[in-house]
Amino acid sequence: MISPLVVRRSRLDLEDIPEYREDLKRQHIYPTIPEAPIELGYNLNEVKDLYLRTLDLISPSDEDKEKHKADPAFRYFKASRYKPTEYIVPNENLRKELDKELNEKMGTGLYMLAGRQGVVSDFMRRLLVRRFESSVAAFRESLKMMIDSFERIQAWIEKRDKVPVYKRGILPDVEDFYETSDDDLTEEITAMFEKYQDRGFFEIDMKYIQREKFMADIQSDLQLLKDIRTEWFGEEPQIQFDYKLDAFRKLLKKL
DNA sequence: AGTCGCCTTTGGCCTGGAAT
DNA sequence: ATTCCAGGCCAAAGGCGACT
Repeated sequence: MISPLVVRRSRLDLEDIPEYREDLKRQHIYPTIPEAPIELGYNLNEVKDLYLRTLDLISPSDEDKEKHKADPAFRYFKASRYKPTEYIVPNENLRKELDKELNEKMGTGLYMLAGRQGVVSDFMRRLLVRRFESSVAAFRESLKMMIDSFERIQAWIEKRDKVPVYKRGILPDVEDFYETSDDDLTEEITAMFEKYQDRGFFEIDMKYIQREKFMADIQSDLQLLKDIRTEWFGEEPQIQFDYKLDAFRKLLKKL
């Protein structure tokens, strides 16, 4: 209904809509339409093995996962921190109880939340892969961010015996929230708490979670991220510079 | 049967309001 | 009048429930 009234001036519109096309022609104005991007290659040199190994860890193929399903030594990044609802206890009564609580507090049932968190966890894993393939510097940033995030959630669970679920932003430090003695919450902290609750913050009690399995997976993910960080950026980092960046810089200079 | 909002991170961009 | 900053929007994928 509104499309004839909307003024759109994207380059494609300028070509496709006769009024714009003819008007521009009349004025001898020719929009610049960029060419399709050109794919460039670069050599990973001695980093190739480390690169492929890292990729296998953060993004194993489905065949690999299936093949090593029974092998407890097979390591890969599960992004477990983002899907606590995958670790809900099999007890039907407790599940119903949690489902009811979530519906009342958040307006979102357990199964809805579990579906979402599964997607989010997978998405986070893919984001890490994308950052990895983007540049060495980007990968280092995101590794640090993710390690911090895993450590914050670990500390939270240990202190509160509850899993925090917080959308929209970085999870606050648990010490900032609950360190005050004798429950004498200052006004500042109360205000902060309300702000987070308004943005959808809530906690899932650990009695609903298969504690050992969940904590073990979080620890395993965390250690895996740290091992990758040590290999790439540790005391004796295998990576001295960014071959991708280097290749691109050379090309720019040549041009 | 089809559409839409939710939810995650990143970085560019924009806005409104406060500080200089 | 200018600068600064916090906060919000947007895209990417996709399972699920609510709604039409």
